[in-house]
Amino acid sequence: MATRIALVADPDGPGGRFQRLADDGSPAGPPERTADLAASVAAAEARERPRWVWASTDALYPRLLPLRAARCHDLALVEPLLLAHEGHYGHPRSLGAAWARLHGLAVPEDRRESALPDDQPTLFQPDRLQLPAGTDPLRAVVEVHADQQRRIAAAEHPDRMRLLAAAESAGALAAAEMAYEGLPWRADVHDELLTGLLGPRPPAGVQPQLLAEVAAELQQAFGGRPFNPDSHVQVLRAFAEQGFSLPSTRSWVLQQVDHPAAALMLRYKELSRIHTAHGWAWQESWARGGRFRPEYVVGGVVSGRWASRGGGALQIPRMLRGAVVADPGWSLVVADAAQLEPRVLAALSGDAGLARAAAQGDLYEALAALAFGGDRARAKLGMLGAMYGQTSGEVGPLLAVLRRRFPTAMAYVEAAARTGEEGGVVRSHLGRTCPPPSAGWQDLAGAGAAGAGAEDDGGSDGDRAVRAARARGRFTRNFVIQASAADWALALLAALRRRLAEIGPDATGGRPHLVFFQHDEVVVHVPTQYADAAAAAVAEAGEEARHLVFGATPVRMPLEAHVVECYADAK
DNA sequence: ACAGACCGCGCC
DNA sequence: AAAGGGCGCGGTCTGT
Repeated sequence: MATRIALVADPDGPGGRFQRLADDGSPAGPPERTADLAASVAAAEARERPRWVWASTDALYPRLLPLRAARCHDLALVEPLLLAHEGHYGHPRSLGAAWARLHGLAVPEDRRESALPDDQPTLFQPDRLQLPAGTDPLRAVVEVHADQQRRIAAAEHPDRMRLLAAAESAGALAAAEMAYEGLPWRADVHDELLTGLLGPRPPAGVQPQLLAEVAAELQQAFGGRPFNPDSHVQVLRAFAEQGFSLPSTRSWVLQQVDHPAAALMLRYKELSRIHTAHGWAWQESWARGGRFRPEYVVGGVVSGRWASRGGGALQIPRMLRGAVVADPGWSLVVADAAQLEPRVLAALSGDAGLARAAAQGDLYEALAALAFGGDRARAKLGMLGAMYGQTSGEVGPLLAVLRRRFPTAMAYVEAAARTGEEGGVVRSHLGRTCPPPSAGWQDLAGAGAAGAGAEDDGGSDGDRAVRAARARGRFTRNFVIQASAADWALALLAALRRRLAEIGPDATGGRPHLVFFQHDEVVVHVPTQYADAAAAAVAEAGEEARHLVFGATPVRMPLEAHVVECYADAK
């Protein structure tokens, strides 16, 4: 067990205070003061690699970077994990809120975002502990931490909750480090890609040439009247005038329309999307100085997946991945966990047949061989339907096959769905708990159970109650898988950043570091001489995460690492 | 003028 | 019989 050290930064100035803690969180020394927080942290890292206990990694760690902390306990991230596990939901995350709850005081409102000026990323805002005036922040950190340690020990599976808290906290370290490093982004390559698609860069606010041309052709195809292709209403009306009554302007709908305007519309949407979401304006805002610097929001999704704020970090179009190029003398290691979610289901449920398929490199191929006459496409469609709760169309019969051949796995997801339909909560393997149903959902469920029959165009209350129940069932069905996959991914990140820290440095001080993380995929930027070592570290970290999270399971969760110069070359 | 709902699409 | 999970973002549209 690592030493624990509680740490608070002075609100202004480079100093701070700290206190050594025993593993249960009780003080193991007196409160101490340092005039140079970073120097004290660096010294302690070199000496003993403690687990830093602090209010919020977001608030404190950026001021320490590029200094690396090996591990931490993030009180603001652990608190909601524990609260949700204990049956509470929707509480503020600040240290102040946790401290107030602990002392039976009124919980302060969470005003993390609202009061901030918008010219600076939230990440670099000073700490907002939101403690009552006069409260000693170090004492609050120590007390809230001790309380959290007690609650972790009281969890349904204390070891798993301890791992979850550590992994979530390690994720926060990795997120701050990735924001600091940035993803290598070649503006010149991005420009070339945009110019090829849209024409030369126009002045701000002017439609690119090729986009304007497609818009003009569209207008011609619809008879020449002024027409805004960005307006769904106008697009639907234009198609109606040509004799096509469309349910929506979705691309799969347009693909089936036999009219010259349909192809133009699809082309327009594609170009417009690139221009508005990842065009020159995006580059100006998010990818300056050769780096794309997104803000990750650790735990931003209830399932434990990360979200991002600004820049669309988790939606970089494949079309633009050519702009992600390693620095000269450096490489990228790109690795993703293939078919992670069905593998996670196999591990969670302990289904022997599915585990047999998941012991293979291509799970769907193996599944097809076991149950679908070798038809990989149908095996995949059925598996996805089982995990998402889809049953329409051709999926129904596939589910019947899965139920017959993999009864334990199917019973697992169906039990999760039933729990959700009945208003219950489910947990990930490590104990992350899904939110309870909303008040509106419960009202609807009550009305549905009462059999009241007020009709409107949404059907009777009973119909709506059934639809809402099914929707929640699909959510909890998917939650157990998605959230357990997120458990694994966090453990992977934690293991990987620890292993990467042991590689290098090269003659210029270069070391590998994580630069991108997207649910089940990581990108490492690494001096080329260490690329193979980093690729090996990725594979080993995947194995470590599998053992940590799922214990002894025959299910493989392979991470295939590609050493490339350019992200686009990884697949 | 602004806020929030809705749409449709990018990613997993 | 039918029933598709999770996000962020920028666009229009609607209500105030």
